[in-house]
Amino acid sequence: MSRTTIADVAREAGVTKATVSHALSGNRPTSEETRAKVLAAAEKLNWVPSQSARALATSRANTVAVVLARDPAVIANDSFFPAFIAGVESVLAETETGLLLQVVTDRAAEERAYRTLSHGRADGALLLDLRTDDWRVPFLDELGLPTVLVGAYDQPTDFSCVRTDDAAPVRELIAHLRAAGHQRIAHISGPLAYVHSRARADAYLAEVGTDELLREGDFTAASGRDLTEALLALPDRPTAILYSNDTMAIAGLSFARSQGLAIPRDLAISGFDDDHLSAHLSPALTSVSSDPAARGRAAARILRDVILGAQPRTEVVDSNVVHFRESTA
Amino acid sequence: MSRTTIADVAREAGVTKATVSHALSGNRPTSEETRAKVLAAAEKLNWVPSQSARALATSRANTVAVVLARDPAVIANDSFFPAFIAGVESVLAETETGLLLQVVTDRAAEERAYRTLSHGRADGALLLDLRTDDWRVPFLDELGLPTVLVGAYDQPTDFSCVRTDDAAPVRELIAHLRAAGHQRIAHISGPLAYVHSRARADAYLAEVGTDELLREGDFTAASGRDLTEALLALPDRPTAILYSNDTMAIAGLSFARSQGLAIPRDLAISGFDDDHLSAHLSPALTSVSSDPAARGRAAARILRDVILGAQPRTEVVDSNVVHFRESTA
DNA sequence: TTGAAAGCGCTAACAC
DNA sequence: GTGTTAGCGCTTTCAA
Repeated sequence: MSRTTIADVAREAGVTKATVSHALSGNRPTSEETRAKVLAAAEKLNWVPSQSARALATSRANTVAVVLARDPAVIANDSFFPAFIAGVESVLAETETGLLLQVVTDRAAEERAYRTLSHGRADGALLLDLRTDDWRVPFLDELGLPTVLVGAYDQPTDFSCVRTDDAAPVRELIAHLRAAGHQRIAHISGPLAYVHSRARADAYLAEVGTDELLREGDFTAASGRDLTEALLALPDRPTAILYSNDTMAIAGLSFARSQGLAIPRDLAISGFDDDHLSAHLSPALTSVSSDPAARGRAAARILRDVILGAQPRTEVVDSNVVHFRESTA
Repeated sequence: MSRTTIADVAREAGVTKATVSHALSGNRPTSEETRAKVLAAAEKLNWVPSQSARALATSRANTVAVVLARDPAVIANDSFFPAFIAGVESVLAETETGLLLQVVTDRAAEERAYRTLSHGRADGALLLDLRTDDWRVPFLDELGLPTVLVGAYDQPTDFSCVRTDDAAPVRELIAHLRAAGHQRIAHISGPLAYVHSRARADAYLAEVGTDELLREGDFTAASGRDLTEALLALPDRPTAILYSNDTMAIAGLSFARSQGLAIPRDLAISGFDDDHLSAHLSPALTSVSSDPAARGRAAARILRDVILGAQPRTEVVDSNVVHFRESTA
């Protein structure tokens, strides 16, 4: 830890701390001359203002947080998250705002984490993995921590949202499969407690009219495999399966092949989220790319504005694009 | 932001701020009775100590940082990073330490980021993607910021390291391929400026004895494809290719197939890093899993200890395991 | 246009 | 075992 403080810079420049502070922030008019002196002194001493001191004085941490209530192991297999974070960072970098990542494993820890955040550790938060009737939304509302919800939320809320239309690509996929002659189309969803899983499953149900071929997975390869096995064992088995992510789709595809089915001739398969490897598989996997980076950028921009005092707002990032590839050809 | 401060708690409990502070930290003996009063008051008021005030007073931020000097887009396609972060978090969570993620795009920003970190924003840093003769190592040394290098470093250093043996799996792969009769084994590396790419390429060279079939890629699918194309166009083309990551391997595999080659009959292929989808491809991709989460845990533990005053130390996480799958069968 | 001084909320000597 | 009192390094009134 370097010991250089604003006082050293002030001394070096022959002014007071206040002048240094203002010269750098531009918060009050400063003569060009002293400004130059201050900059030179700061440069010479390699001074960088202490974030903690600044945070205490301004009650702004220059940090936003993402709290993940997932098992750390699950994060590792998720193609959405890293791209999303990359998008967030690209906006935060503009203002030297840090991104605090906190992984919690139980509700008590999560509540405490949010409380700590709102007490000077962060200026705002991004909420992912929204669940139906999510307790975190009213909780954060009470804490008064600026927040942006990423993904649709099923209750009325005053918070900002970054939403996408998950129903449209599902409809598009089903229409495509029907045009190709498929009658029995199944869906393996993610956990239906998640709003986005629910939205996809609902779109499927609205289109297909029955939950006979709907199965609830948990986004893991294991569940993709097992549920595919169950569906294929049905007397009147589906000829196409829509999965709610690529991991489950690949696992399902592998299993189907191991049973001697040809893809897509005997079974058409589609994923969701468009993992970066999916286009390179053989057969290439049909999937829905959702441009997580764009959603990250939008969320970060909204949060930045809200922290600065703007009104909450909702943006629809309509970046969902169905990539039709060999697995449904 | 709630306005409750330690003073409110002290008043509520009928003691002074110091007592509250000590009762909670246990930094000095406190009678069971006052301790209970303090806890009750804190609980009642939902008080959480302000991180920024605490950070300023103790010059400890309770935060460690990872600075990524990569293009945000590259982060999105990396299977190592999220798993590594998950491992780091699992250790940090034990002590309510935050993880600050900072993505920078040029050297000036990176220097400034590290300077800011060492001035109260973080207590330590994790260094990834080490390059040959990396300028960051002496720089951080000068800043005096506790640091753990993740991956081998080619210069002598006083910093802690978490290393793995990347050479062994390369040797193992080559031995396996030779036993299967392969004579012309190629290697498509990552950028050789990275120490880990270099280590893999060196192991390859030591084993094969010539760089005739060594090509330097950049870990992207595009480079995997292009370099594979170039290798296959050779008069005496390789019959096996070792790639330095799975993304390049999959892209190469797809390209080879599109040229009518059967995998592994006409061309054996191996990746590196074992992406979670690789086992599910068809043919399943031979790869080297390196247990990034274990490396993250080790790095976080060492960093925590060093911050607390322990001597720097180096740990070898020998988690590299070659998974022989169909693509080299 | 600049200086002086108060204070952000906490911790840590130092007294008692 | 507990209270008193300085700061930590910055920002920001308030004067000059």
